[in-house]
Parts: sequence; structure tokens; C-alpha cells
Amino acid sequence: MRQQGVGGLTVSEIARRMGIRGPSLYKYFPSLHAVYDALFARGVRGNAEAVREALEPMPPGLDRIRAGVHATVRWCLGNQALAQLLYWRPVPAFEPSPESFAASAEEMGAARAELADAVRRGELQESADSDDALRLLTILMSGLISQQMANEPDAGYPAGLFARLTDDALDMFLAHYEPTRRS
Amino acid sequence: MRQQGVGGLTVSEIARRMGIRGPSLYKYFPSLHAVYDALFARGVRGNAEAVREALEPMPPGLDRIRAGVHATVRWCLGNQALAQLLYWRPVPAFEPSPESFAASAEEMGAARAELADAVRRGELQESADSDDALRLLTILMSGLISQQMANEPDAGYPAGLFARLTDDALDMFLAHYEPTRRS
DNA sequence: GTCTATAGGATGATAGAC
DNA sequence: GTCTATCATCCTATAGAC
Repeated sequence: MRQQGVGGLTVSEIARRMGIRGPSLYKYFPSLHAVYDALFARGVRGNAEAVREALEPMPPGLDRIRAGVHATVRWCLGNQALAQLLYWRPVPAFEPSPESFAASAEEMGAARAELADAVRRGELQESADSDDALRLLTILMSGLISQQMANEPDAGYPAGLFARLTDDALDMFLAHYEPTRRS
Repeated sequence: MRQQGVGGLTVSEIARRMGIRGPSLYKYFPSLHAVYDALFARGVRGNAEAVREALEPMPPGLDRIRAGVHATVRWCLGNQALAQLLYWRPVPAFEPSPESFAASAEEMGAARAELADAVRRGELQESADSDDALRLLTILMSGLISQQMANEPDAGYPAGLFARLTDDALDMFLAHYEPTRRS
């Protein structure tokens, strides 16, 4: 996928690189879409792991949210093929299975909990504990990642012209939900 | 492209729907990539036209920026296949030609000019007249569009869970560059 | 400008031997 | 679990008649 694009993944090519024949792959995956689904799940897990590692040493506070977003942007730019599978719809007719989608939703829940904690600690105003606030945050992440991948895919993190605006984007977001300002 | 995904476009299918044979298409386009390039250019033009129409009746002021962003989001969600070609990289090995890319850069210049005008009028602080500020704005647009298309492609504008956050995103952006606040 | 014919592949998937 | 053989279909692109 990294070399041919996400849509360029084929049963034959996977088998070729594994040193087996195409039909043998069907002992492990019932279809190419099942392979995509496994990759989607791997992407969710990989991203989640990267975020968890980044948050592990962080004390409570807004910096946890910053660290989580940075970790996601970094992971996505280091795993662009998987990131495309998670953030875009590059494969016609492929949708993640309910199981894979549920794993993705679980990660969203974790992010939502961080927002709720920040509100509880008085670091963000009430309205930050909402689906819309979480959506705004994902919009920022998706925009950072999409623009960097589409316009300057080789620059990576944190050098890229777009990726290095991650903190500016976070400044915008956190200021928007500052307790003293109104939403 | 709308039906099969951007990557699902084929010479044969185009010809089929035109009621001609595949080879006849090569009298008009030297390759499938050339078709993609023409579609890319059509996308740039279409988006630009939508923005221009939206800005035409608008007096000077920050509402011009808001109107431009809204017009882009609306156009993209009404032309999702072309939008994918503009904002993502859905076709392996396809890159827009220098000419098409230049047209795209021209539109960026127009957006940059709107930011500069707002600074001149004192509605945004100096730092808003910069490539980084423009990039932040494109990050917001790309994020709004990407999230809406990937998660809820049929909802469209302005009903979509993400698309309807366009004004919130703009509030964040414009507040970030408010003259009285520091960058 | 359209066509037929064709080159020269690729693909996802299955049947059935071993 | 791997293989060969194969199905049925698709693809981009070219040659050359009309």
C-alpha cells in the first residue's frame, strides 16, 4: 500500500511478496476486503497504542490533549497508508466491519473522556464535554493529516509545512473552549 | 467516480457510458491519467466558481472569509468525487500536471488576498497575512470536508454532523487572529 | 472520428490434487 | 496448507480499416 497506494493492494501482490501463490492466501483471508479490514483494525490498534504511550507519562492537564493529538499526527505521518484507510475512503466499496468500527469508536470514547476530565478540572468550559467538541478536534487532526499527506507526503512529522501547525491548531481549539471565554 | 469511487474510473466505463468504444476515447485523451488531470482542473474551476459566486454580493469584511469557506465546503460535499481528487490522493501514481496545479495555486492566492485585506482593514492581526494562516484555514476546510465525506458522506451540507461545525471552526480561526489577542 | 481486432497483461476467486 | 490450473472478467493501449 505504501508503494502503490491503498487502492493498489492486490491478492496477487501480497502473495508474491510473501513468496506464496495467490490462492494460498485464501486459507487466511476469505477475500481481499477481509485483508483491508484486518489492516483497518491494525491501524486503529497502532494509533491507539501510540496515543497511549504518549499519554502514559503525562500528568493530568491540557497537555495530555496536546500530547494525544501530536501522537496521532506523528503516527499517521509515519503510517500514511494505514492512516488513509482510517481517515479517508480510498477503497471503493470497502467499509470496515462492525467489529473494526467498534474498536475505532472505543478510541473516540477515550478521547472524549480526556475532554470530560479537562472540563471537570476546570481547564475547559462545560461545552468542551460534547460530541461536537470532539468532532471539532477530529476535524483539526484530519485536516492536519490530510493536508500534509496530500501536499507534502515526504516531509513527515514534525518538519512538514502543515504538521508543524499542530500546536497552532491546538491553541485555536483550546482557546475556543477556555473557561473565561464564551463558546 | 461518484458510483465506483475515484479509483474506479476506467477508460472502458467512460466509453461505455458515452456510447462509444474504448479506443475512440484516445482521440480525445492520450491516457486515463490525462482524463484525471482534466477532472482535476474541472474541480479547481468548479470550486473557484462556487467561491466567486458566493463572494460576489458580499461587502468587505470577515463575512467574506466565512462565505468563501462555506461555499467551498458546500461545493465539495456536492461534488465529492472531484473533491477527493483535489483534497486527497486517491489515485495511485496520479499527480496533477503543472498547469492544473498552477490553477490550484492561483485560487490559493485569491484566498490569501482575502486574508491580507482583512488585515489591512484591521479586522485580523498582522500574522493572519501569512502562508501559515492560510494553511491553518485550509487545514480546517480539509478537515471539515474529509471527516464529513469519510464518516457521513450522504448527509451533505449543511446538515452533516461535521459540515454544520463550519461556523464553529471559523469562530476558532477568526478568534485566533483577532486583533486584540496575541498570536 | 469511429470502429474491430488484438496485444499483453492484470485481477479476484474457485476446484481439486497433494 | 500449499500448490497448479483455471474461470471469467477486467484493464490500458495500439494498429489499422473505414
